Amino acid sequence: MARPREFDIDAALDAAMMVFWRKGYENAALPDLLDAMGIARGSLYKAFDDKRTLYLATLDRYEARVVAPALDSLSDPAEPDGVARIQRMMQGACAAAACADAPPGCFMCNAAVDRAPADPEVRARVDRMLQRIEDAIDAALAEGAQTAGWTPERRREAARLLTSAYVGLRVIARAGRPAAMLEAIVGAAISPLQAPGDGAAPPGTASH
Amino acid sequence: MARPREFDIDAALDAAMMVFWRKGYENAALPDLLDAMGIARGSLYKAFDDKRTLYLATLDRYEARVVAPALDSLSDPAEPDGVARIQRMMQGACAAAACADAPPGCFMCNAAVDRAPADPEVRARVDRMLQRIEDAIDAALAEGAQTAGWTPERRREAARLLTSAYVGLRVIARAGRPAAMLEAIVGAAISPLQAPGDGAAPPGTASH
DNA sequence: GGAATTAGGAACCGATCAGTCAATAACACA
DNA sequence: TGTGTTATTGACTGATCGGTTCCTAATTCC
Repeated sequence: MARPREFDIDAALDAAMMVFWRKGYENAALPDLLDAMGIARGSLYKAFDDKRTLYLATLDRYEARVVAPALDSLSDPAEPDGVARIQRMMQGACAAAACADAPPGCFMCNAAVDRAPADPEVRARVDRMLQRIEDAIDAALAEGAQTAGWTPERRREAARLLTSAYVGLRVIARAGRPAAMLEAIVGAAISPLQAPGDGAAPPGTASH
Repeated sequence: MARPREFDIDAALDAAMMVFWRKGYENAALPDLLDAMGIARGSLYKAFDDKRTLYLATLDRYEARVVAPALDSLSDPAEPDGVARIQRMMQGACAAAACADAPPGCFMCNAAVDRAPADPEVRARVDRMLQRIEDAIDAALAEGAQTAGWTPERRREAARLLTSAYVGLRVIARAGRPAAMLEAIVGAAISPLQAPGDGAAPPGTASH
């Protein structure tokens, strides 16, 4: 063997992920990445091949460190109602938008807009993550107090709508819209999945 | 007076919009823009001030030429059911995704991800467009066969969810997901707004 | 301890970036 | 027809881009 690597490759990947997440691919310059990662140019090209490969690695890390835990929480047995778990996940996105030091929006959604049209490997990763989200929401709906009896087709359709609303929520959050707007989206997305008659309408209102 | 402008400034703006829409702000290089616009570098800087100003102008043009007509169709009196008008607009987004020569996704959604976090003037334009969409959907819901009786609060909440689903739809479309996925999103977004008992479930299914 | 191997770092590379400028061309007006 | 004004053009600028190279430092294996 030979000289060991001095920096923590996972920590460097996390730092690079934050830069790409905040600034996008093209607007993240090498000096930005190097400053955040705390390493020099040569070390970056030794450890990762080039900027694009680093970007793909940060996308994988986002899937493993951000998306996967969120999906795990969608199957958390501590909360028996699957719809409540979906609600909790979407409220987490609202809370993340209010956290000033976290990058705004969702890295996967950014990648979908920014790089997926031009880079098939980015697209494959985005597709996979979207599919995982949809599948996890579908599974949670199967354990929802009011939705468990739905047909698989109806659940699948609802899961796709919820996935889309989730992506829209995070894009709208990145555009800086107020938290009340985001929470209203979550409320409107969740209430039709709760008590069939009353959940669809906000408290104290009638449907006609 | 003096020598008149040789190119059509609106046509040039349309061409620039297509480039920014397809490639994003940073990835749209001056030569790309100049080729598409059919003018030389100096002419661009005479007519518009710089790249950023041109970008803002293309965003304004997108609002006037793409968003505004879509919103007009949301109040089209030829279709009496407001929910059907919403459905038609969302299906238009699916159709746009299938059209190979149109840029993928929605320019405003791209701008929300790409430039809004870093440029307050972009953010202001995105916010304004999102608000206009939400307002137009709200107004259409007020004329929906099944939704007209809803309280204003419930309509507003539903309008926010539909706006979010619409943004998500266009981001997902940009990521290249199949048309069937997009149409399922539209179906799931619209059916709860139609006949209260049957529209929420796909045909031939029961809710329990 | 010497040889082999790999990490670290900074100077360096050609390419390309957004933006400028001076020369030229085309018009309006007198 | 001359004159003033503005559009057009393409060469040019300094800065910055992603990526390479080469030398030194640090470690393991023998």
